[in-house]
Amino acid sequence: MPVSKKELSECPIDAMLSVIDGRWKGTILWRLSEGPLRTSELRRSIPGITERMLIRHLHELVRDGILIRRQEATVPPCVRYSISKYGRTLLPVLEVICGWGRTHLRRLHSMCTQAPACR
Amino acid sequence: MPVSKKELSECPIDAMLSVIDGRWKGTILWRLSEGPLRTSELRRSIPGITERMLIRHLHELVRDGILIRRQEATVPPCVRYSISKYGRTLLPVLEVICGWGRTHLRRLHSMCTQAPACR
DNA sequence: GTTTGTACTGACAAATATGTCAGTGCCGCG
DNA sequence: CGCGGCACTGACATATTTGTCAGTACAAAC
Repeated sequence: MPVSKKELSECPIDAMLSVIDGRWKGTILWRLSEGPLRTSELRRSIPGITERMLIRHLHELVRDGILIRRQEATVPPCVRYSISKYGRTLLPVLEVICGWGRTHLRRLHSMCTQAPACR
Repeated sequence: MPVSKKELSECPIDAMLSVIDGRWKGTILWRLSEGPLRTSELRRSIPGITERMLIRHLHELVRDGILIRRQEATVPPCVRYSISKYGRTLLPVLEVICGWGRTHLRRLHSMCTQAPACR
């Protein structure tokens, strides 16, 4: 019986990953950790992302309580995303993940230089 | 141009997630963190997993240097997986992830009890 | 002698994630 | 007027992940 990881799992690790997981979510949070940004500012600051996926991910993060979406009632619309108070509790975790990721990348690279057959 | 997250990204967060990510990897590491297990022992200890996916994930984790695969030259075969020294550096990170995941689950549950409309 | 268990593989199907493309209403710019 | 920017949506195509099913060799249990 295929059960998507996205459906509420009781495993805390899966619960956390379901929030973080998504092709661009890490990058989005990284950008927003330095301050609020408009949708279009985010899009321009993340090369390769499509508007579709950006908005999808943003809305998921809002739904999960990580981001706050503030819309000014102007025309044309101006929407600004920022990290919520709750979302900020996520940042130290990202730091830890990032730290391990960095050593992992170093390890990968050093294996590449050691073994010429790599690739 | 669609680039899989699995292809080496230079982002450390993605690098770490590419190791952890997989429907069952969290659970597998959790089980193995308590000691080495045979393939079939793992399968039986993780309800719902298929042999196919278990072996796929195990081999990926071995490839990434997280697990060690030891095979005794007997018939029938006896293969035992254990967490490598390098893999052990991952465990504290998992703890942190797990910790946040736990509070996240609590948050979700409390929102359920507060809002009767939930579900 | 048929079944069971072991660790695994390959062909294939289903589910999910991501991407492409067009279109929305309104404004300011030239 | 025609165009681009804004924040988004819906239909659809592709990519990736996960699952199903059958099959491998050999030994021990029944």
